[in-house]
Amino acid sequence: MRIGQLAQLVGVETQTIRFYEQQGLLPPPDRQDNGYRVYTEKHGEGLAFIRRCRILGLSLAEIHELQSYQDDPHQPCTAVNALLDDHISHVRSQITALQALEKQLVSLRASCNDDREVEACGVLAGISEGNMHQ
Amino acid sequence: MRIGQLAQLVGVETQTIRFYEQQGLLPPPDRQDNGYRVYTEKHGEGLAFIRRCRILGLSLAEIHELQSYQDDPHQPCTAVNALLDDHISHVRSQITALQALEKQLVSLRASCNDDREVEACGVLAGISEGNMHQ
DNA sequence: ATTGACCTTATAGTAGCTTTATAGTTTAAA
DNA sequence: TTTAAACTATAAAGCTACTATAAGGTCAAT
Repeated sequence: MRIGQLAQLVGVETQTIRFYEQQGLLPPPDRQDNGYRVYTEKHGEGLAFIRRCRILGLSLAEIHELQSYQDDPHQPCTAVNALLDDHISHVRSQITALQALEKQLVSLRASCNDDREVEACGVLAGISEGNMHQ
Repeated sequence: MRIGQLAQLVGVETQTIRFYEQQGLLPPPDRQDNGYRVYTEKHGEGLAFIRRCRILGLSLAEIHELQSYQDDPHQPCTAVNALLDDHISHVRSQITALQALEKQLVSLRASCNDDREVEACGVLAGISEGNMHQ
């Protein structure tokens, strides 16, 4: 299987595959005589794993960590769960921060209707004067 | 006022100030004979405005846009409000996406306790098999 | 023989800074 | 007065996770 087919199969661009290889997330595949990369099903699984992790918001470094656990399957999986717990709490704090931000933005927006000149705009005034009550 | 004092006043690093200048967000200040930048209160206000916008999650491009409105204070402020409305809806969709993600992560986490070997880890299995029901 | 689709590498660009390197200036202590 | 700490300057690289571009080699079909 060549890089284009693999890319289509998993739904990524070929450059992304080369990028993952370069980053050490995908093992370097064999090459044909002409230099073309040749992939196996294992590569497909590996790539799909990476993509699912990315969809879950894991960083490449975290994926690397998970892979190192996969390579040593008889450890306890405490570290895997800890990684996920960390990630969950990270996502939760992002949500909290964004909700606070939304409140702030909405109240800022409420300070102006659309019928003013920029000079008298409540939104700009609000930002300029720092009416942002944290 | 030199760059270090301004930085301390507003709570940013000196490099950040130079960066904003380079990006055209802060007007280039006068220089002393030795080349040191000399800032006025206006610069302080401008920098504080930028920082408050950043805290509100606005991009440098959006800040630039707001500044262009400030420079022409007799337009109607419709565009300012529109920019903010866009940003609010952007933040809201981020929140929605993160909440969906959190649900997914929590259910993945629930598929494993900590007393297994990596080989049998429900979390890794869940990702590997793509039990991610969108 | 040439077109088109595919493959290769290397390099730069994206956002918003932060870090590093290298060097000149000011200020305070020894 | 010397010297060292603290400040300033510029330029360039690093960060994340790709995406895009350039310049070229390979292959099948026409």
